[in-house]
Amino acid sequence: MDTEQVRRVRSFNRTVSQRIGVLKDHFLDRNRPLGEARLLYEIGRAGVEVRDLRARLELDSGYVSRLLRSLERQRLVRAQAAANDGRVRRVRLTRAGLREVRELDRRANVLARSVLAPLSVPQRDRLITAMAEIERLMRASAVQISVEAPDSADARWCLEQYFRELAGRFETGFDPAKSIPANADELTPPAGVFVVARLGGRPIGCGALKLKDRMIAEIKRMWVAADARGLGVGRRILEMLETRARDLGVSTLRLETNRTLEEAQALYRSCGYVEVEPFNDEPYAHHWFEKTRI
Amino acid sequence: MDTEQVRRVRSFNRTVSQRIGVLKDHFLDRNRPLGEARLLYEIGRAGVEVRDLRARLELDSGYVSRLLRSLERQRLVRAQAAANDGRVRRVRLTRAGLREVRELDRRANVLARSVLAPLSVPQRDRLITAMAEIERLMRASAVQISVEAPDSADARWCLEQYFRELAGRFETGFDPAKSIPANADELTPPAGVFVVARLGGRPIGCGALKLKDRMIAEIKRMWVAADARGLGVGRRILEMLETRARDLGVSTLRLETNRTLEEAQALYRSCGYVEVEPFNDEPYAHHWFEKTRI
DNA sequence: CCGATTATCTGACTACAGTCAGAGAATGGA
DNA sequence: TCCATTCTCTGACTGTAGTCAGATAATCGG
Repeated sequence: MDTEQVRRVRSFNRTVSQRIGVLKDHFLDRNRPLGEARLLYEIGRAGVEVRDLRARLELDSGYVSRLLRSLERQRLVRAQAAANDGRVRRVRLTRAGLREVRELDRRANVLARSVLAPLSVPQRDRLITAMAEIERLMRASAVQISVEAPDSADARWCLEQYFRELAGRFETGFDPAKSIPANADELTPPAGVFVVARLGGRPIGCGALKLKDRMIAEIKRMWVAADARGLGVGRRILEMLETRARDLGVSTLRLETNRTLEEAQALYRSCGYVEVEPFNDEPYAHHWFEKTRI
Repeated sequence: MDTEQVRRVRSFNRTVSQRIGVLKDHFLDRNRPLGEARLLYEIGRAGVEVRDLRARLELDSGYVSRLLRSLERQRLVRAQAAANDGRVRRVRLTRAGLREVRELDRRANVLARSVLAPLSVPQRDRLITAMAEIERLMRASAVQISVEAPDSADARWCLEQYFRELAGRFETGFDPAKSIPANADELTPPAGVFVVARLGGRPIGCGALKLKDRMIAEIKRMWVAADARGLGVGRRILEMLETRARDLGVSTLRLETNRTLEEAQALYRSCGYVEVEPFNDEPYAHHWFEKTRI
C-alpha cells in the first residue's frame, strides 16, 4: 500500500472532519448539549423503550436516565411505564419535542445545502457522485470476515438466507435434502471452515470450506446479502477461504454451481477458477470449477 | 438544489464522521487529551512562539499556558524566553516530545492504512480518486467572495499578484503605467466595485467592476491564484460582479484581455461574452468582449 | 413464593475543554 | 521617563460527557 495513498487518506480525513466540524458548530446544537440532541433524534416520532435507547447509543444507564430527566424538565419528552412490563419505561416526544427534532433536521439540511450552494451544477453532480462512491467504499472497507462455528446464530441465519435465495433463483426451486449435504461437522475444523462476513456487526455473507482429502477441498455456501453486493465481499470471502485452505496444506479447490448464479461464476472465473468436467453428481449444479496451486 | 442531493450530503457526513470518529477513538489519543496532542502537533520540530500557537489554534491564553505546563511536566516540551523579546516564550519539543509526535504520526498512518487494507487494488484507486475529488470540491465550496475596498490590505496584495502574473505572462511584460488605469476611487462604490475571493481567510482571487456610464460597466482585475485554479473561483467572481452590475442598473458589460490569457477567454466565452471590435485603445489587449442583457 | 435477574434511577465522582478576570513582567512610543 | 500595550501566567469558575456503585421495583424461573 503506497505512502502516497496513505497521505491522501489522512488529508481527506483532516479536510472533511474539519469542514464538517466547523459547519456543525455553526449550525447545529448551539445551546443544546450534543448528548440530548442525539437522544431526541434517536427517540424519533414513534417513541422507544429506554433500554433500546441505551443499547443503540451504547450509553451508561445512569447517564441516559439523567439526560431523559433533563429532557423531561424541558418538556421535550414524556416517559411512562411500558404496558406489558412494569420495569421498562417508554419515552416519546411531546409536541415541543417533535418540533425540536424537526428544527434539528432543518438545520442539518441547511448545513448540507451550505456545502452545495456555492458550487455550480456540474460541480454539485460530481460532488454527489464522489460522495456516493466514498460511502460505498467505506462500507466495503468496514466489512469484517471471520472464521466462526457453522451452527452459531449468525451462521445459521446466513445459511437460511442462502437456501432461501437458491430456492428463489433456481428454475427448479431448491430442496436442501436433495442436494449433497454439508452439515455443521463437515464445516468445522479440522473437517472444514466456515466464515461469516459482517458489516457493523450485522452478518451480510458467508462461505465455507469442506475438506475432501489432504489435497482437495470444496468451496460451499458462498452467499452475500443482496444489499451488500458490489462491495467485493464475495471475493474477500473466497480469498479468506483460499488462505485457510493453503494453511491446511490443500492444493486444489473445487466447487459446483447452478447456471442461474451468473455473478458467482464471474467471480470464480476472475479468481482463477477454470471450468472442469463434473466431479460429483450434485443435482442442482450445471458448472463445476477447479483451481489448482492456490 | 434538489432534496435528494441534500439527503446524500447528509448521509455522507454521517457515514464519514462516524467511520473516522470510530477509528480515531480506536487508534489515536488513547490516554492523552486531544488538546495536548493538538498542541504537540502544532509545535512541530522547529518549535514555535506561544503567541503563534494561540493564534493558530484560536485558544484562550490561559488554557494554552496550562496545557503547556502539563506538557512540560511530562517532559515533552521545553519553554524559554524568546531571544529578542522577553515577554514572548518559545516552546520546543524535547527528544521525548519528538518521539511522541512521531508516534501520533505513526498511529494516524495505521488508521489510514486500516481504511485501505480491506480493499482490492482497484477499489483503493477509486477511493483515492473520489477522496481527491471531494477535497477539491470542498475547497471550492469553502471559497467566500465578498465586496471590499480596493485599497484594503488583502485587495492590494491580490492586485500585486495580479500585476506580477501579467508581467510574467504577457510576451511584452507589463507596465501598469502604460495600461489604462483603474485606480481605487474608480473601483469603489458608487464608481465601481471590488471583490475578493478567500479560502480559509486567505485571499485567492479578485475582480472589479468600473462603471463607464449608467448602462455600461467594465470588468477589470480578474485574477485567481495559481493554486486555487480549477475550483470555479473565476466564474463565481464574474457572477458576483454581474449581480452587482445588475443591481446598479447596468445592462452591458465589457472587458478586454491579452491573447496569452487563454483560460480567461474561455471563461468569458462560456459565460456568454462575445468578442467585439476594440472599444478602447488598451495597449496590452488583443481581444475585446461584451455581454449585453446581463 | 423465593431468589435471581432485569430495568431504571440516584448520588458521588472524574476528565476534558474551555472561559474570564486579573496580576506581573517586558516592551514601545510619546 | 512614564504610560499604554503586549505577552504570559494563575486562580476560580462553568458545562459537557461520562463512569461507577449501589438502591429500588418489577418480573421471571423453578
